[in-house]
Amino acid sequence: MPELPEVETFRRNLSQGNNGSPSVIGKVIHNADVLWNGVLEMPSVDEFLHRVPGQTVVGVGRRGKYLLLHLSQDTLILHPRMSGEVILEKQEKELGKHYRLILNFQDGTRFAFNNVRKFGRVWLTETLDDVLSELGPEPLSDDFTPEQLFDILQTCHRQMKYVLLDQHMIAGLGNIYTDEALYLANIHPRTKSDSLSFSEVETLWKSIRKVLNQGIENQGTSIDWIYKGGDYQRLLQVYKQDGDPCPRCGTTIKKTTIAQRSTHYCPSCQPAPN
DNA sequence: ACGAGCGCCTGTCGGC
DNA sequence: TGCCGACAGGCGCTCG
Repeated sequence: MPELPEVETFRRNLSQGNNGSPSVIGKVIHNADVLWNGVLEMPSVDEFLHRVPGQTVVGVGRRGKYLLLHLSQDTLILHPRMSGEVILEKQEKELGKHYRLILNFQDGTRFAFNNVRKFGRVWLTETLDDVLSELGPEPLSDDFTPEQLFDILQTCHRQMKYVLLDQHMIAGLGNIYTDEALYLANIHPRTKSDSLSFSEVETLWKSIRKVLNQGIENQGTSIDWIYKGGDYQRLLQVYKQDGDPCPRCGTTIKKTTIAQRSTHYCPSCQPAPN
């Protein structure tokens, strides 16, 4: 599930609270539970359980698809991968079947990491670089410019679908927003990255920011049972729209496989490279 | 350097 | 109705 807009939605809900649920900021951790040991990348479960009690949540951040729970001493870094979500609720609620890690706060609420498939991971560290140093630039930051994107695309000779999914190149795009951004920019997903002109890259830069911003405005995309609460699925132009007419030209949207991922595009608006 | 294949997991959906 | 395979928002690894 979660790509940048969904993780940003988690971040905002935790940070600002949402429909009745309060902000997590200021809460003091009473204790923690690791319900499936594989979820914790670092440190050891024992050390984790000893280190978090007493720490206060001082902020909630995001880097790419990683959610950052800033504590008074450490940062809890969480990657939801395909099916993870975070929940803030009262401790008297029954534990979810797929909860992998929880933080119990002194005020009777808890933070839960729910993860149906066990792909998601959690780190606790004082040094964010331990986990995040290899990530590419943050696509919505002011520092991210068309020039920078152009430079990144020039460093390799790979198909655009691969490049946009590669978190070392740009952090935060997943399968849905990659297809949508390439469609908006009229770029075929097999186009080689270093073959794009600067003006094509400029259009792509705008497209990436547009789909991510629209995704955030709509609280992400809900296309199946895993993630609910988003509305962006109503605005999807190509993702899962194969067989339907292209909103721009009426050509039938096609589906293929690139980078072992389902890939959707308009064969007419996004002409195949030579 | 690039990309295919696979493994990690659990649940849902469609076809038979 | 039930079984079985395909598929799913991600990513790291090996191999050619």
